[in-house]
Amino acid sequence: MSDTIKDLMPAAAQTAVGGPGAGDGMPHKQKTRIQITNEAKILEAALDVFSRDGFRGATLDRIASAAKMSKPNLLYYFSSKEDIHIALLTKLLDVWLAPLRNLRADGDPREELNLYIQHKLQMSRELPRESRLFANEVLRGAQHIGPLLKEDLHDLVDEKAAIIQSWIDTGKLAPCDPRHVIFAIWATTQHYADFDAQIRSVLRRDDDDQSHYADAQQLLTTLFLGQLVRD
Amino acid sequence: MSDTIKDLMPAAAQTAVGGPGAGDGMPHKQKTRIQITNEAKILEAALDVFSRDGFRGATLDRIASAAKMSKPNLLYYFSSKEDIHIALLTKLLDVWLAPLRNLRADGDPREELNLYIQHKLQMSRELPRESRLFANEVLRGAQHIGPLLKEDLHDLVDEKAAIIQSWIDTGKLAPCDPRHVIFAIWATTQHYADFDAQIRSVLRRDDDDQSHYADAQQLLTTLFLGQLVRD
DNA sequence: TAACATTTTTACCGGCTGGTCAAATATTCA
DNA sequence: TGAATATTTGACCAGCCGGTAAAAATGTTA
Repeated sequence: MSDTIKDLMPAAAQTAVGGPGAGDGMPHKQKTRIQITNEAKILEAALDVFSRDGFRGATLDRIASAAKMSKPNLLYYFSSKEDIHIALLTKLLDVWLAPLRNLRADGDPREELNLYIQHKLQMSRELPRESRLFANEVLRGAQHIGPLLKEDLHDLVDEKAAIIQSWIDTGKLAPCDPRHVIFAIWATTQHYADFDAQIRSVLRRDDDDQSHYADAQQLLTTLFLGQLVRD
Repeated sequence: MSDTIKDLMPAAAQTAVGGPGAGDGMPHKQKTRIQITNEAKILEAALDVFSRDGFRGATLDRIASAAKMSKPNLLYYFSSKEDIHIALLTKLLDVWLAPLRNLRADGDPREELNLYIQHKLQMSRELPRESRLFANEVLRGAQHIGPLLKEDLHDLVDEKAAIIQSWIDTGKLAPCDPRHVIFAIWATTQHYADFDAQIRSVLRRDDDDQSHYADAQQLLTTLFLGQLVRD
């Protein structure tokens, strides 16, 4: 499998924001070089702040400071705090769901599930801020990406649950609820990013020590492939 | 098993806060009836607000309003926002860990693990605010309960992991890392409270529909007892 | 270089933030 | 009862919040 999770990422989706002075219905012009780099700087800073403090806890001053710009300058590129949050979530949702999109109906169930779990765990390790960004948003009741979850995510899970169901129907997998299998994989893998502080407390691991990920990998493989898959 | 999760709860721990005018080192006096009821009202309101908005996103005005008191009145009982948060977390940590404390070394591994999973899932269903309170706190890096996690939680997990290890050593359980088994149970069960909005979006369930908990229960039993436990 | 568009900054706003203070009120108990 | 104590309130504060307006600075292009 790939050494870095970046290889998995789809081309970044266009943000929902127009150009500077956004919010209007203008047909957006070509983006300037400055615009591109500054919007990226802002979203990177916003990822830091939103993932740590949540939407309500985050402040524009903090984001601006992290992006090394003045607050009004920041608001020149995004018309509100909400805009930044939504742009960030929308952009990263594709990245976040890429591993599930990769699940192939024609693959070997054991290999496909194992690959999915590995990719999800790798993302927790390499993109913990993204994981916490979504965790914060969903904890709040998904006020900003509710519609996306109800449409895009719902459809994706439906599609992939059907694949798992077909494996069950052909006797390759033990009977179980495919959607809840997906939930369980999400829960266990993202747990290592979202509850990192707790895990480090229990295991007495330093902040930069990631050696427990190997044990996690092994346990999850045992758990999901041991019982579910029939050889 | 019990019909309500309340049966499981330990006697509420004394909060770390002294009396009104807290913060000083005074040997705290007997609590008034008014004190007891008002502190309870405040903690109940704070649970609502902190679990929805996180520590930084929550405001004293909101908590006061939810508790139907004036803000200065609230600050008569707790000397700061941080105090309320810490008192709440400290009080609820015992409740939250009760199911794990119940894990008996001398019980049947299958029954013990199944009971633990059932209790944790029941708590997600019946005490989702408490689950989200802790999720929010740990997401932030456990800034307020870090020490408790590093001591109390660490010791508890050590103790219970040893029980699971003994089951492995006597061949009753498949070899696996006991701590990560506990993590996996935490992750999968609490997921149903913390990521409720996502699950409802994917399953298209109404806010008051809890029918998916039965499917969750079944999947988790299959997952954890099917492979791990040896009959 | 001059005209134009883009970007950045300075100064500012009303409302909310956590928290204080002293006075007013309610409760307890000798 | 009345004195002592416990509780509640209203007025207030400095600083932060999201966001605006307009001018200044910078970049682009003919």
